[in-house]
Amino acid sequence: MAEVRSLNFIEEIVERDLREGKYEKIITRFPPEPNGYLHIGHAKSICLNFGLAATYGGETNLRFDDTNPVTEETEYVESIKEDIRWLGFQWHRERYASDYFEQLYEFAVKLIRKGLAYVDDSTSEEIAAQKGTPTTPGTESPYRSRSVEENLELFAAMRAGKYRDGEKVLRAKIDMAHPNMHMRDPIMYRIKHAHHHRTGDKWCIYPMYDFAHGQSDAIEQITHSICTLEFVPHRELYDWFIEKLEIYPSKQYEFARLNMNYTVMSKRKLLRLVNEGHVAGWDDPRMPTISGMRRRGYTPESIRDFCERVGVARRDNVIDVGLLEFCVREHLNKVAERRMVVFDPLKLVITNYPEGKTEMLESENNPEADNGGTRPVPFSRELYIEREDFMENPPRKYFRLAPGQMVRLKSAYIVRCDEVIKDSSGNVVELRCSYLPESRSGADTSGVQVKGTIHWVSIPHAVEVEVRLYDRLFKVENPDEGEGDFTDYINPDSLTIIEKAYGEPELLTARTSAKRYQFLRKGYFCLDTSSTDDKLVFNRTVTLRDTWGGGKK
RNA sequence: UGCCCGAUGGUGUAACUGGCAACACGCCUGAUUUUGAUUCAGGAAAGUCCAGGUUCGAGCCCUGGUCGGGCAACCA
Repeated sequence: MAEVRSLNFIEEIVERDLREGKYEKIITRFPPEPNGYLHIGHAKSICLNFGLAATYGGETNLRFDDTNPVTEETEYVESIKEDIRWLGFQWHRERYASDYFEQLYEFAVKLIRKGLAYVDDSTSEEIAAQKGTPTTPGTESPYRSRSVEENLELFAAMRAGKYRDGEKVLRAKIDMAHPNMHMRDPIMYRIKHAHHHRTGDKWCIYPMYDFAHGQSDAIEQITHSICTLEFVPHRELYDWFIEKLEIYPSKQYEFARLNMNYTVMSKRKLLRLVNEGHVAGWDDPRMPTISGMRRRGYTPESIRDFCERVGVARRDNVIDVGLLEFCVREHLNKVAERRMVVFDPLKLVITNYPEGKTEMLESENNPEADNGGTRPVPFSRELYIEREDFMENPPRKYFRLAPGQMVRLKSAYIVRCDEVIKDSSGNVVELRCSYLPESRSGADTSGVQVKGTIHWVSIPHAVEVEVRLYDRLFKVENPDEGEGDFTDYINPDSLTIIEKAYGEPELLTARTSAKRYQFLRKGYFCLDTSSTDDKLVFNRTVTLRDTWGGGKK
């Protein structure tokens, strides 16, 4: 009996609609505005919309909500498409709200003819004043009672470019005293003499979101139009337009957007991080953008898994970034090949090992994989180990190297630290050790048991690589709520670059294999896109789980 | 002072629609381990915002509160 995952509230609605024969198949849509890059919050929406269509045998359209030419660009369209594809989803139709401009215009004319829309000459300040406040009713515009003929003429003139930006708008005629602010004669069209990324200079009037989104849904016969909670008050207007226009009755459903601690999620703030140079770009590995996470080494599988785990509901939520990290680790643990890389080298010389000798040892690529295979790792008399894997005065349960103590060198031999060499100022510069020849990995007859195993790299065979370590972008859980600006809380240590780390020679194949790795005991890494043949750069996707208290009580 | 949402362990979701609160992350213990990883076993942690009501029985229904969030861009 397979475990049945309980349905989220939207799946329940869909199943009921299907069961009752309301629809033969469902059609959803993902409607980004091309004014920024997609982030992990969008991923949740993408997984929801595309996931619904996939599990219930429907279709999902990709529709760009491009009704504001001043903020939208083709660059964003391209990045959005790339991100969706990378996440593993395929849209049915690629559409743009701008594809429907002509039809939307006709819709507006229809409303004017029905006496349900009018051209208003009020300034934006006047309109704002007319709106009233949430607790006090609004007042009617002096232009509200223009005749249908006059409105028709004026609206046509607006389209024809007879007026300047802001001179006139087209408003729906509903109710200025409506308790729902969105129903107080909302603006349908505004004048913007701006170049549009798709329609060029064809139009100088552009529909507002409320007069474009639901209508586009209807045109595409979207059955379930899923959006986030902030659009709940818009639903009444969404339904009003559909009813008055007598078009396909798409239904809007709202869910709670994804929030995550230690980061910001609004496009406006992400744009500021980019523009003000706090990060290197939209795809900076510290960004919660899809492109940033991709560059950081996250896998599509892990992001989809994450979106599945966070669930879909209607209450505000803040997801612990730890859950995201768990999801990548779980996936990468199964697929990443293991490699040894020393970040902070300490020289270790094996005094009883022949000078000039090189031994090729075999090491498992991935103990979690059935056929992971092995790779050769060169071993010699002089090695680098991690400086933190040695302590002159170790705490009680320190399993690593210390004077007189033994450790296993991963996939190699057991060594004992015999002597500590220091420089004139007392810094440890070298460890003189002896190895147990009968303790070779896989052929250990020494009978010696050690608690610790550490990674290492043979000095003469080591390859130098750059390693970039990332920490959370913000120092506090919620950068939005503190005093001052959210940028005040940026973590100054969110990026640590180790220009010279020493890796085993097998790493040289990274350029052509483009694999993801687990650097033993260090975390999961992937090759950064800035790598060249001369210089390999690795990004740390996430550390390994660490439950060791570091020796402290 | 209006309208609209929401409220279940630290976090996020469940609870077959009224039948003695479950799963995951995190945390703690122990076992295994040539990664202090993984894996495995076990544990702590909410009595479901509050007060009434309906009912044999309420996290689910009703009423009234409380608390949190949203709504007054020619943004989406």
